[in-house]
Amino acid sequence: MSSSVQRKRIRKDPAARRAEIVAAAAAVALAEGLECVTLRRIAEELAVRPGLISHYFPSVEDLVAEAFGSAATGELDRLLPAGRATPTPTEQLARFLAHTSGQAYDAISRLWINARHLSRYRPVLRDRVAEQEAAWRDRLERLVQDGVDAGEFVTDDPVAVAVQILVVLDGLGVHANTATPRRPAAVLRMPLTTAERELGLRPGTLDQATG
Amino acid sequence: MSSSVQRKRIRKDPAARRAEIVAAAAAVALAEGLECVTLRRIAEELAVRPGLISHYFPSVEDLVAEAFGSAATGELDRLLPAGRATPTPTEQLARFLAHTSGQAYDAISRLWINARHLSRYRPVLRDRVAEQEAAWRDRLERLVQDGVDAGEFVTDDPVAVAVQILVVLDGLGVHANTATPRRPAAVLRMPLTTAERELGLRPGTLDQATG
DNA sequence: TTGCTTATTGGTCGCACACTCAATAGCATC
DNA sequence: GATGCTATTGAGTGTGCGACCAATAAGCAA
Repeated sequence: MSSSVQRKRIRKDPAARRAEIVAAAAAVALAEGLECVTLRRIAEELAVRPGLISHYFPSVEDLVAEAFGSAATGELDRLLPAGRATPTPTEQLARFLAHTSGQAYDAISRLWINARHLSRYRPVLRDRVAEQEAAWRDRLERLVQDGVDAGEFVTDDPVAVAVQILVVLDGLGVHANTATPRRPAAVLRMPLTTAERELGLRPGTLDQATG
Repeated sequence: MSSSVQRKRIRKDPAARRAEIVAAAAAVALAEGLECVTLRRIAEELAVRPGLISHYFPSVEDLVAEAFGSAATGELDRLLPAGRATPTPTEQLARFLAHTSGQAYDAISRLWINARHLSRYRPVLRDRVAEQEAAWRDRLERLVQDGVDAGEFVTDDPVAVAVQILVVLDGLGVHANTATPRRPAAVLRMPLTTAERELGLRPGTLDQATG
């Protein structure tokens, strides 16, 4: 009758427990925001006591940074798989740009806004954000370089192209938390337009029917 | 000798006091962030008791929204004065774009990131952000329209141009809280490039020597 | 000067947070 | 089955927050 007063302790391997904590924190960060990554919240998620989270992360700031890093890495791998995938660079880029539009991407946009703002007050997170920015840029740059090597893209500065595309995506993503008024088609197409222009592609090349 | 134990009450006109509170809150929001706009912090700023702030703003969320609105309006008026100023639209645009680069603009970028993130949790602020976005867009659109009327710019969709410029500025501004690696020149010039391209201006037209 | 309105104070309450640490109990090892 | 290591708990500390409200005094009007 009484609610589980006596909690059964489950003793786990430290490495596994730590991974479990980070995974839970990443999920909370993605769904509810980095400020919801608190000792109590994550402990509740895993049905353990807050003190245990403190045991693995003496400073909660480290956990927050870890949560962001884990979530961002996961999303990057989903959007731009690292290993040279089967499709051509053009197809990969089209797929990436298709995925970075629409509501499905809002959660990731929210996470980035969240992290970039919180970086103002949390040095550890700030470093992690810089690390992830580099990772995203490098991944996209690599794709551009692959396309150039394959003769599909034309540019003499893959880094500049990658950064320009990311700047446009960031600019469009900042509204993820606010009701955005209907935007002109030219604005919605900015990522595609930018990529096609900077890579010497015929307009429309990057549109794709299949998600 | 004893620290001012007995505080002299200064009774002010409600409208004036309210304005004073909003001004202090806007200053704190700009300098330290919207989460530092607390009853205690603003009260300390004005050398009054927290209860007084509550008296004027029964819900602190309203004060936060007001602080953002006040700060954002102030910055907009500084960057893009409303009344048709003396200089030509081209000069005004060049001046605006010059001011929206460099560290001087970082504080404003920080404020926008802050507000957009906090909007996730604060409905009142969210509405205020939408309002300010519209104000900035309209102000820039008006400038574009003036340029078209004056025969300096060429476009058939001033709104789309204005939004595209703002998207690029937002995209560049998101790094205001993080140490940004040196960016390629092409990236730094994105606002200028975008404006010149969309307005049918010769490349370089919007560069300006004088700040 | 007296009185009145109300701006302002001072104190309190409850909540959520991070962090600390001695006590406890799971579980592998012997 | 007994033992020892340590993962895990439970309880407590201190801070800062928004919100609430009765008491007070500033300054205007009579």
